[in-house]
Amino acid sequence: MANEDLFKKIISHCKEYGFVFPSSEIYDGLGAVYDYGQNGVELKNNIKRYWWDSMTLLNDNVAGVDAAIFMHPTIWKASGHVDAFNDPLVDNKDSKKRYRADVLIEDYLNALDDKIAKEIEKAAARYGSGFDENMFRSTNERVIENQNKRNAVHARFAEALNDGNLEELRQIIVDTEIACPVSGTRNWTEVRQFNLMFSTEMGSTMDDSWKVYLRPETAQGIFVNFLNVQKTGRMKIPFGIAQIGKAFRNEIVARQFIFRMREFEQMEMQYFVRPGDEMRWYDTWKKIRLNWHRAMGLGDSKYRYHDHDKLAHYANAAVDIEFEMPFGFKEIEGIHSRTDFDLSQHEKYSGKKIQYFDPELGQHYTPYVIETSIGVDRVFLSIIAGSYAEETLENNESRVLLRIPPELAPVKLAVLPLVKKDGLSERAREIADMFRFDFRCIYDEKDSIGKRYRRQDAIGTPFCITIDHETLSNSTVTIRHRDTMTQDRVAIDSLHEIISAKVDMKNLLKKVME
RNA sequence: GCGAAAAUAGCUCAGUUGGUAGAGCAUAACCUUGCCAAGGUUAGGGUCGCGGGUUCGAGUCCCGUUUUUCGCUCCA
Repeated sequence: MANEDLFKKIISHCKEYGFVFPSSEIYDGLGAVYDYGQNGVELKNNIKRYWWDSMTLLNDNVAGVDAAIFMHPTIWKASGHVDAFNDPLVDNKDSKKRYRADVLIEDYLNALDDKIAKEIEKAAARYGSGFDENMFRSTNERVIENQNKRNAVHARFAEALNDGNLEELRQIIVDTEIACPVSGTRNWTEVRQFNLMFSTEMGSTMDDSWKVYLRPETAQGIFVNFLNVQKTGRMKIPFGIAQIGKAFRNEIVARQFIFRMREFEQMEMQYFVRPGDEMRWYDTWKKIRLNWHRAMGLGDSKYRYHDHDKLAHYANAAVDIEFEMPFGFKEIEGIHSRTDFDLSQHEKYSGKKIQYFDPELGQHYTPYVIETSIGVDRVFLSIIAGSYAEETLENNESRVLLRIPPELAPVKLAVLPLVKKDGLSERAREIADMFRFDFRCIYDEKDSIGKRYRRQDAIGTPFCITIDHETLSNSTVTIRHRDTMTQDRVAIDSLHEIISAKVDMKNLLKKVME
């Protein structure tokens, strides 16, 4: 099966079986925004539970928070998002360096000014005390030429900035033959306005309101609460703070289904360590996080590390965990050594001291941070893609199934009466009721038994139990296993134990610790 | 952002030189069968993505637009 076909099938499957719907579909949809359906939300909640427990149960020293989406606007200045996301940027294709287009042009103008100034200086030295600068400016050919050039470019530049005309900015760069300081070439991309943060107004009247952003990442909610959690939780370094929540980015190109959405959900854990210890913890978390993914059993070879060559401004080491999606290996989690960048920035911008007193060392310091940052939606997609299978059976018929890890499956159990008559329906409903408080359980009596099995396969239900005539006489049922399609006859009394053993989140958590 | 392709029922798709919309599967009801999607009868469901234009008449031709997929580009 071609990968492109596979991806399309997965998207269709997600819609047909209530996992993911396009947002606002009856109004033609909203670009790169999706809703989770009745089965999708269960899977997503289970993923979040798995992550949350792996952080807060497996580690005594990791505490959770749930920070608000709205945050003080200065936070995004401190984090670097306002500067990085709001300027007209242009890349040099050869050096791969990114520049602010306006700064490049300003530098060019300044260079011309310097040239003119030097010319004047030289002349002044030559002429001595009788030198008339204005006279010189209006008569010297080279100075006139440079000045005209400068004024012309300046006028165009001012107008382009005023109009927000990005094409004109690029044209100025091309016309003035500005070269990249690193590569020395003039191989520029288009100029783009990076305005990746969504904003809205806080305050009910125009006069009072100010611009606030929807957070573009959840991490800052952890950093600004560092002291709160550390003090009230009496946390000692090293310790971590975990958070799950929505974040928003106004992506220029948002594509590939739920892989890159404008509204998405992150699971982040910031681990605070002694300066100098960061690489040790970086390596530790790198291993733990890969284990977490592999524990789901989708296949170890589908995961790999990808080291960053180019580091972001806050990091001194960074690695992605990539998953083999139908469209290639793609990042689903990032592990970053963020140094003390974030806490230092907040100390600087807030004016509050953000330090930790280490009783063992007897000194204050700004902790270093190891971050693990994972996209819920990307894990969701990795599980769907990794568990989707089309099988040809012995009788040459085919079935589509999701081999979702039982611990994460949206529905754990289907209870199916073999036929509707002879009291089997009633008995089946009684049995389904037995599990009301324990598992998500579906009762289905519609259509042939085979068809009902296939329906459950399609949403990844690990177990189907079938009530037949024998059940009425000896209180046994058959339990059918999704992946193998094999069946065992077991006592009704033993069902709870059998199913619990397979769907218990502990199974996954234990593997993470191995 | 550029280029290409696509959009008709919940899903997959047909729809002839332009003449008032079809199939299979799915869904619902009843009957029948009863362990791996395939029996019978019936029903619901579409102003053909949206908006213009050409035409006596547009699912079909033209323009615009939205959404999706792919390739570049991008993803501090």
